[in-house]
Amino acid sequence: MPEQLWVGIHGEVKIPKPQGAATPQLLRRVNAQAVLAAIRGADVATGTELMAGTGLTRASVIAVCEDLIRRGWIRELDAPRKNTQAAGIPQKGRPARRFELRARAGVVLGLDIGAATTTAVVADLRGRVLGRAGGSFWAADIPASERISVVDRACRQALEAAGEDAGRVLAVGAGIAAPVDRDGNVLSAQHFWSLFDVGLRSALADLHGWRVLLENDANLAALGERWRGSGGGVEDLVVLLAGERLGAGVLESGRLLHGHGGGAGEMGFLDMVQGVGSSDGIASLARQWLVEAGGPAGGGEVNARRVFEDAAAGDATALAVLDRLSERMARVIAAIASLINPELVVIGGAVADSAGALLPGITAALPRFTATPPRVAVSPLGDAIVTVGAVRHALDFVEANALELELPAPA
Amino acid sequence: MPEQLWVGIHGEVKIPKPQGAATPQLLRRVNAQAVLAAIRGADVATGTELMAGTGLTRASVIAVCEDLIRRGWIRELDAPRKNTQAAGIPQKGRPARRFELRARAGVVLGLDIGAATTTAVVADLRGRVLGRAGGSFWAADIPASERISVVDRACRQALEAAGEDAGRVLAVGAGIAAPVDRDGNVLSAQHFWSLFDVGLRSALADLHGWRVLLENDANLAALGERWRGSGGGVEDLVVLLAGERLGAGVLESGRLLHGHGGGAGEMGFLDMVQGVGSSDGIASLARQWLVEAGGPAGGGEVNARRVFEDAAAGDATALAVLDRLSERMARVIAAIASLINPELVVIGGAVADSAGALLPGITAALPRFTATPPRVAVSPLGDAIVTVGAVRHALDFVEANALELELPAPA
DNA sequence: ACAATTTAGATAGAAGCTAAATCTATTGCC
DNA sequence: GGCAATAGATTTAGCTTCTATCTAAATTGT
Repeated sequence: MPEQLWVGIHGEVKIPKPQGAATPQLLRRVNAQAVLAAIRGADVATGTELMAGTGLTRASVIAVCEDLIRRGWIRELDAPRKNTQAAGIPQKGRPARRFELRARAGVVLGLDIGAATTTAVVADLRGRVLGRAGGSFWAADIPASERISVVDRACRQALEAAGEDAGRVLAVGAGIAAPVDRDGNVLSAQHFWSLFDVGLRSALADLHGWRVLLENDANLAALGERWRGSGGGVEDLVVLLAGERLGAGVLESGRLLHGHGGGAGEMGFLDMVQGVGSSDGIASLARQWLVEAGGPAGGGEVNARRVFEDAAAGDATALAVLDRLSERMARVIAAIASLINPELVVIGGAVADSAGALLPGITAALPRFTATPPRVAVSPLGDAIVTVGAVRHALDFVEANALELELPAPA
Repeated sequence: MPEQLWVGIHGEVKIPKPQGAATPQLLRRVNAQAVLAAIRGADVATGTELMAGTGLTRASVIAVCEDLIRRGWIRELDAPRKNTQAAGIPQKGRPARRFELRARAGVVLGLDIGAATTTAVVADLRGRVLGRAGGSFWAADIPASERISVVDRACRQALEAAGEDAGRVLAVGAGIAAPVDRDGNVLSAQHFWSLFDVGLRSALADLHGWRVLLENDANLAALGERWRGSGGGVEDLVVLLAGERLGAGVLESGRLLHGHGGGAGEMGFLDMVQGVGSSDGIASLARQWLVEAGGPAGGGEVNARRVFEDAAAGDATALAVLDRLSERMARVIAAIASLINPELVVIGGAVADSAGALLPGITAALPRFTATPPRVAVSPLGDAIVTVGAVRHALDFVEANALELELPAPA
């Protein structure tokens, strides 16, 4: 194997591009990835189960497993238990070797870097959250360096909460609310995020030796939703981050859509859609319309949560706002559904918990606007949707590069 | 090799699905495909050129070539010419073996099945058109069986014009103006095309033993445009069929978008877009608006070509219609560009020849409607764009399955 | 004419995968 | 306890690929 092509995590991990053709080395790469993913999926996996999960023959599965054991990614459970009466299933035949992911062999970081706040999550190789921390930016226009230090602080605190060391981080997935292309680069000069691209990546790489994978926040939300949300098994999925500003993440045939400059899923065209007119999100619109309607019943602060609570209590003003919201979201979803034709559209973000109240209205209105109405659901992930996706994104990278990444010493 | 999995073209060709993992047999498949594509790309290819084109080593390239020669797909040119002064380039070193596609080893059919007419094209393995024929349907609502016989007749006539036999057809690509999913099935029950799906496929399969690959016409146009149009080298491409009714074919990262039921690229949402309001195409709108403006200068028939001719001659009424068309198409393109973010949008179909006059207006108007304006071009393929794509689609299938397809005897 | 240079093909050894045959460790039954 | 049945593991032969090395056939220069 050409070792010189592969340098450790502290440098760049280069993936040789198959120019339309394939090599045996690549076989081992993708097969190791497939086996690792199959083991991750189950608590404990036997050789036969892995054969079913990967399509490989037993010989290959075992060879890959031996390799992964040697490298520290998985472990073999000893003493294939005899009397399996205890396990419930009466087991005939020779007992299977059982393999298990060494979930704590390393950790990944998942970041949700918003305009106002940043959330950092530490997760193990199975994606279980070990620690979490957040940080806010004092103002909208603070310099990039300060922004980066806020992010860095959140990462350190999350690691501390998890009791993990920075050296055990295998990869960092980071979501930002800007177009990011397929290679993880921020192109648009119009967003202040462009400063962030090189800055954040090199800062975290320099400080800790981390590999940082940038991605659009809505795209990560789509990954998260398919993994741990209502999108299980759905390969044509759109996630609509619908809080303050709308953004869409699109999975088509299981792959994220990026477009030429990473701008796929941008909602600018909503300015031109009748009955919509802007890419404002649910929370923003709820506040606007509540004020238009004369403020909340009985006075008090104007916020989106209040609108949904009042509506649940039967307040007519709030109910009218919900109707408007349902209709508007139906138009938005219909426009996307017409052009992309997903099987499922998931509404996610901070408003997801409340947005369930909109579902009946949206579902009822959809057929008026599109001939191919998708299923519509609300994300169960709440405002963790982006960090969950960021963790998945980082884990995908780690699993794809398991044979090249060197595992750190146990904590 | 598991021969029982592969039956000839007269049956179903089953492609084993890699469940996330890869096998050596698949390697040979994709490598043969890559080599074949590289040979097709050049007139004559040397081993070294194929190495560059595929990323394979010489040993593998040669092995694949020997295989392809044995199966009849390519031939080796004899006597690597010595004194290459004649060839222009003074050639040092050992002369290369030269391989050439046996372009006439078989043919493919490309069909454009429209609402009113059908066009059939016979092409060789390099995609050169050998024969062409068309047929019209007398009415819009004739029964499916009659429709199929019109298609069949066009195929036979095209073959006759090409001097080819039905037995030498390796695959048939067919474009229809309805959603077609990834597997080539027509799902929508609302379209009269749904009858066509099974009907056409089994009819042509029964009559001639052909393998029929259905695909949406705009999607085929996108394939055609990348192959032989202005989309060379562009991997994020949208083709807008803009004649009577708008339809979009989308290539993202080089792959066709289908969506859950094949509905990706449907333009129904345009009903909701301000300044657009329908998915009417350029020809249709030109006629409508010319009538609105009081008919053509000096009377005569109302048709789209006339509008463009009058505008070229300086007619104010026609110029006003062109301005309206430019603005409208700019809005359509902007909406798509926002959500999909292609590098290039190509206007194609029967109106493509004339639509060049709209380009300056569209390009100028685009930035008003989207933050990410794509390049806009007009297809050089005219109304052959769908058949060109259909040929490419069929050839893609043939090249991907070269090792399993049995070549017919030479004509 | 002859050697050096250049370019390309041919061969050998190692690594990965599959498929088929064989080996091994259990359970279940007599 | 012994033996069949069963399920998993291991071995062997055959492909396909890569890398590294060697050989072949042309041009160029003296």
